Amino acid sequence: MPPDQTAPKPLSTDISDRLAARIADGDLMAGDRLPSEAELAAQFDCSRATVREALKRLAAKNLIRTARGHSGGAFVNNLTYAAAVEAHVATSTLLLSMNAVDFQTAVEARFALERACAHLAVTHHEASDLRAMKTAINRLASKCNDEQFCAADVSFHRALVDAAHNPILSYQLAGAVEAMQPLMNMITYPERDREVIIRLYRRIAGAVMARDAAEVRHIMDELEAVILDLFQRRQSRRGPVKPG
Amino acid sequence: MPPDQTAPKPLSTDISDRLAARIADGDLMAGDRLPSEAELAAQFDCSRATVREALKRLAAKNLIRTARGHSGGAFVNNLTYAAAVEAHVATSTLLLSMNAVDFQTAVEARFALERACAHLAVTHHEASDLRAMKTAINRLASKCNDEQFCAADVSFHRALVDAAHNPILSYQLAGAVEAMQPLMNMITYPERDREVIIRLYRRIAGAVMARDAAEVRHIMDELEAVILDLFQRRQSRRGPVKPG
DNA sequence: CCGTATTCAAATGTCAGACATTTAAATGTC
DNA sequence: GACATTTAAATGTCTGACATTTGAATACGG
Repeated sequence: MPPDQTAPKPLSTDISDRLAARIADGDLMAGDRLPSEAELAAQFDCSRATVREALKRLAAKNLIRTARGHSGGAFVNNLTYAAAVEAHVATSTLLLSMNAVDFQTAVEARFALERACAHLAVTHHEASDLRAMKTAINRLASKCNDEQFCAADVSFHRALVDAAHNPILSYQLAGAVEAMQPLMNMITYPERDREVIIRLYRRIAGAVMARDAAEVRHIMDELEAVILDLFQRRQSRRGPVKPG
Repeated sequence: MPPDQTAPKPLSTDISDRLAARIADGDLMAGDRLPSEAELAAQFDCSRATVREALKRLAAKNLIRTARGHSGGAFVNNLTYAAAVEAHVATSTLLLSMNAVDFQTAVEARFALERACAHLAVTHHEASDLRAMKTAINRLASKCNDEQFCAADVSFHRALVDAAHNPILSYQLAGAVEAMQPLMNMITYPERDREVIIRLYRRIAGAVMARDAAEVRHIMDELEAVILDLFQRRQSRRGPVKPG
């Protein structure tokens, strides 16, 4: 005899869900001010503490911001791409670290996404994008440790993403690429391999400039193979991973 | 004379940030139980209410879950792909609706991502993936209203994404594709155009089965052109959008 | 009349203590 | 040993208060 299959969700959860729904529906628009905590407490017939817990949840999701003082209160946030990217990166990073993603899967996903981006970059890029790529390549070519190399690497890929000039794509991919940086940092880049990689990057930049989509795709296939090979050589050098 | 440039963040925010950092650092692992609210209040030298507000924030970000009762408490969540996708979809949907993304940009992003996916689907797909695609196509071909057509459309694309058999990619793309559904729902699909689309889908499924990556890419270019044309015809039929 | 200082009011942020509810373990009973 | 009861620990909620911040109204002096 199941007494009450409906899991009775806490009141604070219910309140935050309802407010979130009103925001999603456009009932509460960006910039609107929510009623004060005391008013909300009266509306929902609960205490201020309960309302506050609900509001903190909305704030955590970036749906509202709160201000103190005379004309303060809770205001519906205008969700920006920058804020969404930040949250996306944080979530993706945790997701990857908690689920023990194997390197091959990560590399595969990353390159798949970047190929998509490069496709658009070929047709949409501007001069500034090429400059950004070249700056990143120069940083890669300078003497630097592995971590700096990786950071410059991210810069290059970020430039490639931005060259697509599509904010939605940038939002999606920035999350993926940045979240994978810790994984990428696991690689060590011997001098000889760095040269190979840099040469491929130069060719990518050149192909983008020449607006040759097929060539870009082809180079990225090469690049992916190089990265995977690099990782596998590192693995075999260190021997199989021992559990525990 | 700026007295205190450092914006003093509320204590509850500080606490949630610190706990979130401990989770991200792996200091608190999935499944671990946080100290009870009373203990945390003692540790941070604050009241239980303040601790609770901090915990609600973490719960909103899906970092912890709470349970009542004797051996209840706050436990570090094992972040699953499914949960992350749900959050990602919600955020992306809001982001798109709040930032008035134009249709062309959305379509461009969507097809760019799907091309990336299709590339992997060609090499990674299994028989079950092809079956899922065909099921979706059959639903598309049956008599249905625009909304049902769109839903089936999403199913097809979801099947394509899953065929890549890369969880990271699925996570990223599911968010993008599902978030764009409201935009896609804006289109009306006349009978003649449906046939065109369905024919293209059949060809995609066929090319995936034949493991012909170039052909898949080519068909998707066609498909994108068709969708854009469809939208533009609809726009011109209704005339330019009037403000207000 | 204008500019400055003071006061005020409204709102969030925090605290303390209490009670309600849930849950599993400990205990008692047959 | 199986079942019912008690109990303890934890979250969920309420109440009322005070602290702090901030813009606006007000008072004052020139």
